[in-house]
Amino acid sequence: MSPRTPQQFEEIREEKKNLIMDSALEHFAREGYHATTITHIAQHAGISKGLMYNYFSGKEDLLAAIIQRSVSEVYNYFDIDRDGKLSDYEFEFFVKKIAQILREKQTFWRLFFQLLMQAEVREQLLNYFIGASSLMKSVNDFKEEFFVSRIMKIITEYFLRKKELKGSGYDPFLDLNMFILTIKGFAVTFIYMDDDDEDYFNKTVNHIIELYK
Amino acid sequence: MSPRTPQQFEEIREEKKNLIMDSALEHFAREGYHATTITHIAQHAGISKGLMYNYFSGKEDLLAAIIQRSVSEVYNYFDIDRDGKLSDYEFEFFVKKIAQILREKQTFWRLFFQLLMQAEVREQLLNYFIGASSLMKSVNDFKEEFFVSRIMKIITEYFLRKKELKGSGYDPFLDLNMFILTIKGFAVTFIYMDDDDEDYFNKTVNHIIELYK
Amino acid sequence: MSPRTPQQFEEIREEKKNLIMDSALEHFAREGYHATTITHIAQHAGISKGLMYNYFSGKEDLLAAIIQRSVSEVYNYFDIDRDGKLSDYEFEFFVKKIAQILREKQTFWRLFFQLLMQAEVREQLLNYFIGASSLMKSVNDFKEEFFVSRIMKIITEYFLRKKELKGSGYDPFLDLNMFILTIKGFAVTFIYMDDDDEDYFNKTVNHIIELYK
Amino acid sequence: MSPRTPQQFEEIREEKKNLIMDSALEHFAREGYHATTITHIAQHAGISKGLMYNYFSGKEDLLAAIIQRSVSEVYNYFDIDRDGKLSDYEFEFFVKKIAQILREKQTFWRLFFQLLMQAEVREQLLNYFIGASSLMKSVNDFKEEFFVSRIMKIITEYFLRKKELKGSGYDPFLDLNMFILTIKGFAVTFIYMDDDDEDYFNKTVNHIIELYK
DNA sequence: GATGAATGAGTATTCATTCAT
DNA sequence: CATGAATGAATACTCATTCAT
Repeated sequence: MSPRTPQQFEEIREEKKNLIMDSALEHFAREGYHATTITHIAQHAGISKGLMYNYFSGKEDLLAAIIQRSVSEVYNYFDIDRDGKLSDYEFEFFVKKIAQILREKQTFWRLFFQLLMQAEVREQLLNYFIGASSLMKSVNDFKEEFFVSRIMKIITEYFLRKKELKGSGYDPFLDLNMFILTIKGFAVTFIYMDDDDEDYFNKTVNHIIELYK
Repeated sequence: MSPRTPQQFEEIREEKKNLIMDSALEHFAREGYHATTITHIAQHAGISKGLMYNYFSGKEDLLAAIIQRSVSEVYNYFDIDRDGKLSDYEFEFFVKKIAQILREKQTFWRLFFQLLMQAEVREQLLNYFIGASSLMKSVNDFKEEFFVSRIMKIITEYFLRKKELKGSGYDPFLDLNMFILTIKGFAVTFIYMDDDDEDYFNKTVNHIIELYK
Repeated sequence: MSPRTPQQFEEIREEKKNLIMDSALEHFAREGYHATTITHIAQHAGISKGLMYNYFSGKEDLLAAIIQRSVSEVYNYFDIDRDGKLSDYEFEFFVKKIAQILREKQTFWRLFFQLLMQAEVREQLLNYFIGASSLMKSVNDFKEEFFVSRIMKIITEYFLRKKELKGSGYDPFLDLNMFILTIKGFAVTFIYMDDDDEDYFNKTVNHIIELYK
Repeated sequence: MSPRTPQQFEEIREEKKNLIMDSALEHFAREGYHATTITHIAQHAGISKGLMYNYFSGKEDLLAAIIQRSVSEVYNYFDIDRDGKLSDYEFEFFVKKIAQILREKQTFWRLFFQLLMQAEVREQLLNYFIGASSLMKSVNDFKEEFFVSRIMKIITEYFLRKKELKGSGYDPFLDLNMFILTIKGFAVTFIYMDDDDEDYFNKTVNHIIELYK
């Protein structure tokens, strides 16, 4: 009889938001952003369309929220702020981390790849995030930040150090690019693999590590 | 002004169809199939909406026609029905062929990847083709046919033969999968690269050949 | 902390109701009845949407309550039920009264004019009041009652008496209508004047009195 | 069988646009801008909702188009670019012109007054016009231009010249303001009068002319 | 009393497709 | 062949109102 406390309301909100985002992510990843209807998202989440607009200002906002949520999760994953250098052991750990995150958030990565491949959506999102916040939150910023600056610096350094061992015939930048290309191929292969063949997955990961460590 | 022969009419029709398909492909690849409107396609092609329906029965049919056109082109490209065996030299030729086709039809491959990544569209197309024709013409069929049967057989045999040379420590299937994965990574990398850095492109192709020949 | 008496409860209720009505009036007058949302009214009043429904049965009821409140105030203002005749002095007093009430309740009059100008709302209100009460409380009734019967009788008589002084060339009904028309023009002018120029206001009032006394 | 010429299309467009605007004006004036639904406008015009969007980009655009159309008509009405001075005869003509235009475009003026009285809509329109064009096209610009500069200059001069005749006891600015106030009262009175009493209307116009000539 | 999550009927808007000319 | 006006079904979104707590 007594009214809900602000905390209770907050909990309900958080829970429902995640419920809606989960439903939306699934649809976005499967049917694509444009082909997905709010009605389907709401039905699948078991709520009314109206409620969705109570939590998100629209379809675009919903997409943005999904990305942000995952971006946070990814950041938490790669929280390796040690000395900024990768030993062989750490390189192995790093590749396995990537593999793990691709596998655990498979649905999200399906969506993310799709978005990266659509110039239109990319721009929409960019506008959205630039308008809404100065933090690095957009797909593009994320891409930049994630692949280019933080991680890339560490990786680049790792390959440069290999040169000292391998000698003058070794081109560290070619090897680096091949490594990235391989990771992309790995991602595309396993993100869209419906049946989870763990053995095959691990075998491939280990082989990549062998090739580039 | 002598009246046109039926053949001339046919040629004009083919030209117009290609014009429309080119316009549509550009939009589909850039904005995605669902986000692209018939109006935009027609405007960009410089014709009326009505005329589009004179050539294609609808948006879906237009998409199907684009894919078929490219499928034919791909088939023509890989018309290597010799002895079914790949020498080292032929392997090199084969990889270069793939690279070349990815580059020349970049826009189409952008669309194709997008479609592959959307379960929904995949199914729609499948239904369409199954309903409309008994030939193997769908994206899926194409995928099957292209990667699995014809080409894959040749490639598989190529890697199996390598085993004879490399000895028992060599796992031909792992190597094969790594090769395919690398090709995928290569495709994803260069299909979505906006500026055409020919040097970098060729360097990468040659390196892949080195790795797997 | 002695428990509140029923009367105290009643006072609190009245206060809250007035708070809500004030908030609503401001929004209605500024954005229009239809463009104003319950959410905004509640937020502006610092209460929850739910509570609003504790005090008013709905948006329409809220509007009606606002009008009734002001109607009462207007009635109290013009409580001149003496002999029913207007001396020159009383006429002056009467015009000044009108001016004063227009100025003091500017926001309400903005809303009122808006409503008068929308046939739709007018009818809605009419239905509401007729359905809810047998008293003459609606905008229309108020209009009727205020301008036509009570006050109008007195004013009409005032202008008719002027004929006795002015002679046969004088058309009392034309003069009466011109007076009303002038009052309307005065109202429209000052209700929608954002800056309150008291001097100009008074000068105009006095001039109107001069013209029609 | 032969296709329509561009001229024919243009004619159809122009006709339909006016049809839709007429229907919309009627509803806007009667029910108010916000309370009017696109569905009603379309139904009343006997067309589909979709078609409305073929001609106007939205509800707001439709409103803007209606205003612009009327603004043009008003400008054509008051095309008195003579010496910029008003003789007594011309003053009479001028007032009659105003009366005529109020009467002929009664529905539009109902809408226009409504808009002027809603700060919210006023701002929306302002933004719309400022964004769309640098010409003086907005309600506000129109108001400014119409009442303040062009016409007002001529009128002001007219009243200033009267001072020379009437002597030092005469306050031309007070008289001017009273004239404007009277015109407003006249407008409000007759715009919202449902039955067209021509006699009463003319009598009032003539009386106003008498008072201020 | 008080809250705000939840609903659903209603509204603006979009767009593939049809069809008269 | 060719046009674009016209349609209508579908879609995103809004908001007054209800109700469990």
